[in-house]
Amino acid sequence: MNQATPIRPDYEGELRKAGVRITRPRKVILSILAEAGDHPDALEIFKRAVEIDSGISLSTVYRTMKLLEGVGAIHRHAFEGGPSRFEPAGVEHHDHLIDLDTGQVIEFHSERIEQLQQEIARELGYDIVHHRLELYGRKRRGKGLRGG
Amino acid sequence: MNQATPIRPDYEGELRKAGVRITRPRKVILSILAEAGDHPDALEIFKRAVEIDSGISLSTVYRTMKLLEGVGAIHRHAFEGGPSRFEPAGVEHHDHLIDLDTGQVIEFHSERIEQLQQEIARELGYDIVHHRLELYGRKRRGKGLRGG
DNA sequence: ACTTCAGTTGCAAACGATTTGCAATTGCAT
DNA sequence: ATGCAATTGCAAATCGTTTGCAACTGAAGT
Repeated sequence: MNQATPIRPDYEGELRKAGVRITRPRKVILSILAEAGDHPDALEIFKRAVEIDSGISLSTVYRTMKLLEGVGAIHRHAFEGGPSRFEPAGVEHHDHLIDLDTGQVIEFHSERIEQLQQEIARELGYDIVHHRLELYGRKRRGKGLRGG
Repeated sequence: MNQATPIRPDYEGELRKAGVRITRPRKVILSILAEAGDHPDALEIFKRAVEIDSGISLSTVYRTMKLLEGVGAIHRHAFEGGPSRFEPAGVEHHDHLIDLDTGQVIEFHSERIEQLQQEIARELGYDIVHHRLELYGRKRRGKGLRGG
C-alpha cells in the first residue's frame, strides 16, 4: 500500500533531456527528494539540503521545486493551512489522508472514486483536468485499539 | 441543483445568540454573503462592502470571515492557487468543481463518494474529521455542444 | 436618553510563504 | 580552456492574511 521510491538510475539524464541543467544545488535537492518517504515542504527540503551543501539558498529550493513541477518530476500538494509539500512523481496516482495530529500523509487510491468523479464531471459538462481529494482525520481510538 | 440562499429571517438574532455582536460592518458583510450566489474571496467581499458602506476596512472583512467561520456560519474554501473563498453555511454538504477558465464554482454531491471515503478512512484506521474534494476542469467542447 | 466598558474598528505595520531583480557564478557545449 | 546563457545567493518585493494599538461603538444597565 506504499510507494517504492522508484529512482531510475539515470534520473538526472532524464531531466537533462527535459532541458534541466544539472547543477550542484539541484543534485542535492534531487537526492533529498528521492530519499524522502514523507512529503516535505520547501523549508524542510532546504534544511536537509543545507546539511549536505551549506551554500544552498531557500530561493533555489523554491525555484527548483517549481522547475521540477513544471517538468512533471514532482507533485505539489497544498494541504490545508500549511505550506506546499512535495513528493516525487512517478508513483501511481493517489489521494491523501492527512493525520490532523501529526501532519503525517497517508496515500490511498480508489478506482471507484475516480470513476464517480469522471461521471459527475461529465454530467456537469466538464472534463476533469485534475482533482484533489484529501481526507483530514484522526487515528481511530475505538475499542481494541491502543491509543496513539 | 443549486442552493436556495436559505437566509433565515433572524440570521442576526442567531448570530447574536452565538455571542456575535451585530455591528454596522458585520451587517453589511452578512447581507453580502446572504446575496452572494458565487463564492467570493475576502477582497471581493470587501469591494462589495465598500459600495454599501465606504468606511469598511479589509481587515474587518478578514476578521469577520474568521469569526463567522468559527461560529459555523460560513465555510472557507482554499481552492488551488488563489485566496480563500467563502460561502454561507447551512446548505447541504457538497463538493466543488472549479472551472479552470472562469474560476466559476459548481457544487455537486455524491453520497456514493462520501461512503467510499468513509470506508477508506476506516480501513486505514482513521476517523474523517472533514474532507476536501475538488474537481478542476474545463467545459467539454465535445461534438453536439455549442462552445462556451 | 445617558453612561459604561468590553467588544470592535481602521490603520499601518508585521506576518509567512513564495517570487523576483540583479550582479556574481557556473554548467556544459565548443 | 573559453564563452555565454542558465543558474545562483542575497535582499527586497509580493500576495494573502493577521495583528497591535488607540479610537470608537454596540447593547446592557440606569
